[in-house]
Amino acid sequence: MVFRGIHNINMDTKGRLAMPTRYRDAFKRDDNSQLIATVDIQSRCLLIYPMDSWLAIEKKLQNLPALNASSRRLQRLMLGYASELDLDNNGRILLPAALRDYAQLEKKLVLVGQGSKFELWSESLWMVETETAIAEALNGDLDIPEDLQDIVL
Amino acid sequence: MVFRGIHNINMDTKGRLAMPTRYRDAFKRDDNSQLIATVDIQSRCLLIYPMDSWLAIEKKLQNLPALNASSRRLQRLMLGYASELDLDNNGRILLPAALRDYAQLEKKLVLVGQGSKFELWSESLWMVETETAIAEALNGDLDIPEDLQDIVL
DNA sequence: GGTACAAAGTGGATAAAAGTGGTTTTTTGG
DNA sequence: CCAAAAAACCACTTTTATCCACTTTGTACC
Repeated sequence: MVFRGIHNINMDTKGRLAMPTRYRDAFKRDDNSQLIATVDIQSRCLLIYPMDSWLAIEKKLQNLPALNASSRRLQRLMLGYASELDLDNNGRILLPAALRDYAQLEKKLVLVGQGSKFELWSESLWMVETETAIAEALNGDLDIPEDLQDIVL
Repeated sequence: MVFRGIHNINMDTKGRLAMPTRYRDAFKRDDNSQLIATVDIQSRCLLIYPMDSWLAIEKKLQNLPALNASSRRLQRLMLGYASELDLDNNGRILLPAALRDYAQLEKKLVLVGQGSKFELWSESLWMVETETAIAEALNGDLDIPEDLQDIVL
């Protein structure tokens, strides 16, 4: 299943948020196809993976060298924050407080489909992020890596 | 069993702390599947292993070259501090004072799932650690291994 | 365009589980 | 054999998960 599109979602005071209905069937609790949320290390947002995609990433993380300081940090954050999420009867997930804090989530959130995963942003940070990206692109300040240049958009 | 997620835990005045309930069954006393806690030599935190994982590590430590000063130190610390932990009837473990001191643990702790083991931090040191890691990542100072970049992208 | 029906969103109540602190019993060491 | 410390036990408090009901939004048909 491919995730696309921008979804504006409200989180309630308990940290619950409703997943878009079109994806709910895919994330039923009993099928071992739950969701895993963790932190993005490059932005103040969360990443939400279906379990099977996550397991592949987790495996790679665990094989990083144990004595390398920045590997340890990467593991610590991505594995450390990784939390299993279950849908309740109304199709909502409950986000652990630690994850909410990391991404500075309040009521208004933006869930962004990214193919094999979702990104979850606080609405205000998301707006800053998009504004910055657009401005950079228009100025030509966005440096696109060599091997991406010949991609046809 | 894979350990994931951030767990905020309070330690009481006797040094007892409740393990997250979802893991308790795996650490019952009678099954020879208790826990071993020891010190992390790279950070001021503790490492908590299930017994079977620990035995493998212990073996590796014992096989380190006996004449090398830094492997002697590694052995001394990790083997020396290693303590068996039992769950009481309420699912709590009692941390030996020596370990508490090493990691500067006070009331508020953070237990961090790291796949095959846990890390246990004082809340204040944990916050410093995450802030540092995030800053590193945002600056691009954190070198992310090649094969992870593909997936994370 | 309006009404009715259906689907999704939202908030709260409650029963069960987990957290917490203290007291009693057992063990250990002098 | 006694005292101190540690472990086990017990009871109370707080939190969390699940369930339920209401509200709002969307849709289809008249």
